[in-house]
Amino acid sequence: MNTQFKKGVLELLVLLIVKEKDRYGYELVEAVSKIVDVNEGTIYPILKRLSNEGYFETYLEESKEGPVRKYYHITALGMKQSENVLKEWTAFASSVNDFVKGSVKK
Amino acid sequence: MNTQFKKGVLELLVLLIVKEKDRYGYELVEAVSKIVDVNEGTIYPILKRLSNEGYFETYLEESKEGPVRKYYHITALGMKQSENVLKEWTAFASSVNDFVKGSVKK
DNA sequence: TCTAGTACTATGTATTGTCAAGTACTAAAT
DNA sequence: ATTTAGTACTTGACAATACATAGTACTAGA
Repeated sequence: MNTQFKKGVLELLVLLIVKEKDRYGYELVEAVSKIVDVNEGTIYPILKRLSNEGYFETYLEESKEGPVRKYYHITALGMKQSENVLKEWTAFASSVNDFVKGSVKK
Repeated sequence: MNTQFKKGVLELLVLLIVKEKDRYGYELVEAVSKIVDVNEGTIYPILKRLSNEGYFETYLEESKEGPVRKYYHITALGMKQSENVLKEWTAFASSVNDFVKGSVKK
């Protein structure tokens, strides 16, 4: 898969998935992987960045199946950000797709 | 506009526009700008890269309105590449959009 | 001759995804 | 008792690509 296409979009996907309900990192890797192929080492840095930027809050919880899980919870700022990025993506994708469709017909 | 979304997509747009007919750089900047906001200093490096990779051939032509123009012509390899990248983009965008639509409804 | 528009090039920077390796916990298999 | 597989997170070096800025140079009109 084209690596470049993912840039920025992974952030959007992570925001939307955490918005749904609180998630821990590993769970997110699996959830995002269902949509686009993605690497473990890609998701964790995004989570750290989005937390640093105030879009997520975190808390720890034990697990019976392995080590402690770090859960991510979206903040009000994160909700706003997810709406903005979603709008930008929708506008961008539809603009590109409109052109692409016209281009294919010719 | 979100810079990251453009990564990889600009290459696709440039390929499709040159596929239509031969173009020179400045013309491409304007054509791509109609689809997504883009910088001059972004398009020229893409043209150089795609030429180096054998997707474009170039030739020079004089102009009455300014300095010499460098025209880009798509090669057979470039045609193939444009088809591949287009397929990848279509698959990627529809996968993301399917998820996004489901996410918005909730 | 000065300015605006056209046309291309070069360079340094920032962002973000990938890869690889490492730590560490639990549970089941040997 | 030890090894292996699955879960869970972190870190650091690396690659790709878009942006900003600046510079060169040509033409035409004020």
